[in-house]
Amino acid sequence: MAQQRNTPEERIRERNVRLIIKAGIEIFARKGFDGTRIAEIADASGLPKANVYYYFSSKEEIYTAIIAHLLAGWDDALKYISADREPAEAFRLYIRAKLDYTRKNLAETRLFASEIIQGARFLKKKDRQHMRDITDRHVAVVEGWIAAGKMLPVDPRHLFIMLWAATQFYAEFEPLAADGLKKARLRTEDYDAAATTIAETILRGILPSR
Amino acid sequence: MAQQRNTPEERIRERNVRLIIKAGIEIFARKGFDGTRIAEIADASGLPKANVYYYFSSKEEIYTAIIAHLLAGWDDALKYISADREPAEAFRLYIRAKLDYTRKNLAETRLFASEIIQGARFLKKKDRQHMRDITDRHVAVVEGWIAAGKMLPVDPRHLFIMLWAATQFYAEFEPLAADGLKKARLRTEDYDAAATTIAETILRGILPSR
DNA sequence: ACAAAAGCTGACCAAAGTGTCAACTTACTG
DNA sequence: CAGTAAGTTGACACTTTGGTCAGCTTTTGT
Repeated sequence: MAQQRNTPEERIRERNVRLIIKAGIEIFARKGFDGTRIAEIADASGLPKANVYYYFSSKEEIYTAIIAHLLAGWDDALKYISADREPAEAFRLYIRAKLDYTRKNLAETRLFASEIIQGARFLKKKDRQHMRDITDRHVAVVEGWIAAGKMLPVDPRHLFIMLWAATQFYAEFEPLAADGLKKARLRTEDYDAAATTIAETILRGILPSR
Repeated sequence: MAQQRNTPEERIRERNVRLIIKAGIEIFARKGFDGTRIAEIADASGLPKANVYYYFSSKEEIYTAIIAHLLAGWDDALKYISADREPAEAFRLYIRAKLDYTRKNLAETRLFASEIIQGARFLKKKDRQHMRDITDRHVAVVEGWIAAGKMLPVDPRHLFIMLWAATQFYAEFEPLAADGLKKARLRTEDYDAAATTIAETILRGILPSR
């Protein structure tokens, strides 16, 4: 019986919770918190509504579980801004990683945007503080680069907002972005072109001209 | 009785429709289409629900009326990219005007964002085409500037998306932007600083170095 | 002054929503 | 393999929602 240790009941629970969260991400992203009906999540996850309530006791509980799940995967894409890199490389990597993340996690990205637009009602204080801390650390690195003459004196906070905005836009506002590019849908190569244009433009804008 | 000519019935209708639309903008922006309850719009506009239905026959009709109203005010802020200007001036004006518009029309801006994130379900084909046409015209101007050596060869479509993203972000994601700037709320001077950072960074990124 | 048009609204429905529950089946454990 | 814990679910209770309507009041043109 040795490695039966894989908690079989946990497996069922795990699988169903995953199904519910996956369906929830899609639907919350498209409809927002108030617009989402639990029955719709149940249908999309292939479970009866009552079964959804067996795992989650309310709509809010599903939603906050999703937000937590989403923030967990966030940090990874943002680790490139560190003082031991050269600015050009750091920003290039950051921009690519961020665009890559949003492209591969469309629904999560939109859900997060939706939550913010709707007033960040369910984003925990702790989570906001965590994001602020990361920003502060990045800002400090950029200030170091500026002091070292490796970067022009650009306001680091507005710079990061600009990067955040530019890299999120394609996923969040895909219909608009596609229209702007005269395409029916965005493809990987569009994200690549975006990364190139953003990186090259911004880098020329923040690096000392040689 | 002379100048009673100001169509008195029109006045009542006008006023109430305006109240409903104003309340609708706020609530649709915060809750999205599916999340908005007509009773809430009625309360916010100080009218009984049945009175709202006297002017609009459905939720969708209110919503699309708002979208139309919003797009009408859109074009104005985007008129600065024209071939008879120098790129630097044109982009500076464009960025300022766009930020200004979003700051002064927070709810509209968020409502539009909400509509796009939710899949642009109620944005009419005609309206999307109109926006595409404007973009095409701007792209042509930029291509002219590039051909004339007044700008570096930057992909104009991605450039406009970058500008769009950067200038919308502060209004749409105010809580995030405020956190990023370490402020409780955004003020006019933050929008000014944003305009400066965006304009100066982007301009260095797209103008030939002299 | 007065009829017609416009505006107003409480009360009402059918449909859809959230959340509950008791009874059933399946899975695991000793 | 019996007993218990976990999982499943149709049916139900209660609330909210979009939308209607008949009859009321106000405004307006003449």
